[in-house]
Amino acid sequence: MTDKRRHSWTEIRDSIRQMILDSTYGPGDKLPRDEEFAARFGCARSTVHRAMRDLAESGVVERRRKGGTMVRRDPVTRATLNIPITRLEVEQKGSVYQYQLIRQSVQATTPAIMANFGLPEPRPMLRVEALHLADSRPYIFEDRWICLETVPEIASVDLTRDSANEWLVRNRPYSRCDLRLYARPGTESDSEVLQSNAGDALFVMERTTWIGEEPITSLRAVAHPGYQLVTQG
Amino acid sequence: MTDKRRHSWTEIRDSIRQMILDSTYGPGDKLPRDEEFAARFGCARSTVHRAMRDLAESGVVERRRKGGTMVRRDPVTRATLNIPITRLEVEQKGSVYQYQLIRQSVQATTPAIMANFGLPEPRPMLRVEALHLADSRPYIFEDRWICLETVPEIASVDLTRDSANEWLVRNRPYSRCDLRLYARPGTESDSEVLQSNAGDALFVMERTTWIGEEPITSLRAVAHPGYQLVTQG
DNA sequence: TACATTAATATGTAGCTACATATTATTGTC
DNA sequence: GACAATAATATGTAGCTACATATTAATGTA
Repeated sequence: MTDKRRHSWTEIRDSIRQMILDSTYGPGDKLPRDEEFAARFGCARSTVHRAMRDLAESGVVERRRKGGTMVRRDPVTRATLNIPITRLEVEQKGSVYQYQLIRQSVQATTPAIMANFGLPEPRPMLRVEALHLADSRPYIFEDRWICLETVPEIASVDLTRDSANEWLVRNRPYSRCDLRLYARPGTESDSEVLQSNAGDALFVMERTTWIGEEPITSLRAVAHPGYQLVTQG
Repeated sequence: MTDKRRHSWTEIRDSIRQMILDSTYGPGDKLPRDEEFAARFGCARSTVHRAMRDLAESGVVERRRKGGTMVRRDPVTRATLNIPITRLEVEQKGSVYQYQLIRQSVQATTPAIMANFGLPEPRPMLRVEALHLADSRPYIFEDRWICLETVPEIASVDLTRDSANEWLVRNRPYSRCDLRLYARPGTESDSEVLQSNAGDALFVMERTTWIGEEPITSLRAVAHPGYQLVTQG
């Protein structure tokens, strides 16, 4: 079985995946250990390790030290969402991007925002309501809360010119990001801002980010009717 | 600067990320090459390489052979969606899962489905409409097309008992998956199946998968009003 | 038998070398 | 100067060794 030519880890990965596919190893089965596979394929253990790590990342197998590698019983569809800065999203569609600050004020967090962050106590935050436009038409309306303790510099940013979206993404990396996607019927106030009709179904993205344990920002972005979030992979 | 103790690649990654964060290297800047960093940190190039690969995967930097490593100008928010089998999703919420086959027939692909797959010609596919229930209430309605040429075995599966969702995920790994998420107002026929009201906003997930170049399945899953798709990372 | 201690084991990581590959920079030729 | 051939260079990958770490299995003792 051993083969003299060099094997790439993608080849090894595909071979193992194929064996899982054709039921050589079924859901819940324990796979041979890396060394065993390495001997069989005639490659180094590190190459098998790499292949296995990829399979584990994509949700095909599960690995545990000493426990070995198992074919997952409940395969998962894993897709990576790429959420760019809204300006770039608009520009990549070939549209002209505009931005409007609607409201801005310092407020204590509401219970809903505290829940998003998992905060036990209210905190003073900067609340920013703003509209992103594509070709002069409303694109996404965002209602954002920014933690003034974690991001004090935001107070000195001119948010009539630069969007908080862009400033934060460029200046404040995060270590954790929670996402929540859902559909919501358009309300009266939506109609005003998004020029939508009362019956429209609106796509909503809620995003909350932290740096370590410290809250950065929590926002609800409501997209214009017809908006679609697309991934390929 | 070199340090005798062993450095983990996560440490190196975090150090480099921190330098990007505190503007030692700004957006668009070229980072030192891996060897240079290795010398500075007193670790092996492979360790820096691992750290860099992780930063590249998470969208912080961009790497090109010979071109070196650059801090991305347009940082992206990357989130991994975990889409489990619907049965498991329901059961993990502590609800009782049920499944109902509504309709099943062999049809030629409509232009919309052909577009999803990127097919130039119509193909015969198995169209399956089915309902997933949680605690006897409609949860997700799926309208699915399955390519009979790629997955002929599906013809002999009893879809009144097993959902196509589960059978396919368990038996047909895919190599490519396109996703499309959007909101849509509930229609008349939605109301019947999902017990929704006419004005409801419905969350829709469209998923198309291939194995190599061959189409496997394309489906539109319409969730009950109030459904939310959540990720943590 | 019950429970703590120890050994065994499979994966995870760090470090090294060597070579592959893609891309840029340089050089040579007309 | 234009363009092709060649060299230089930074990242990507494969293979090796050694050790770390987590977890299970085996063992010993009360």
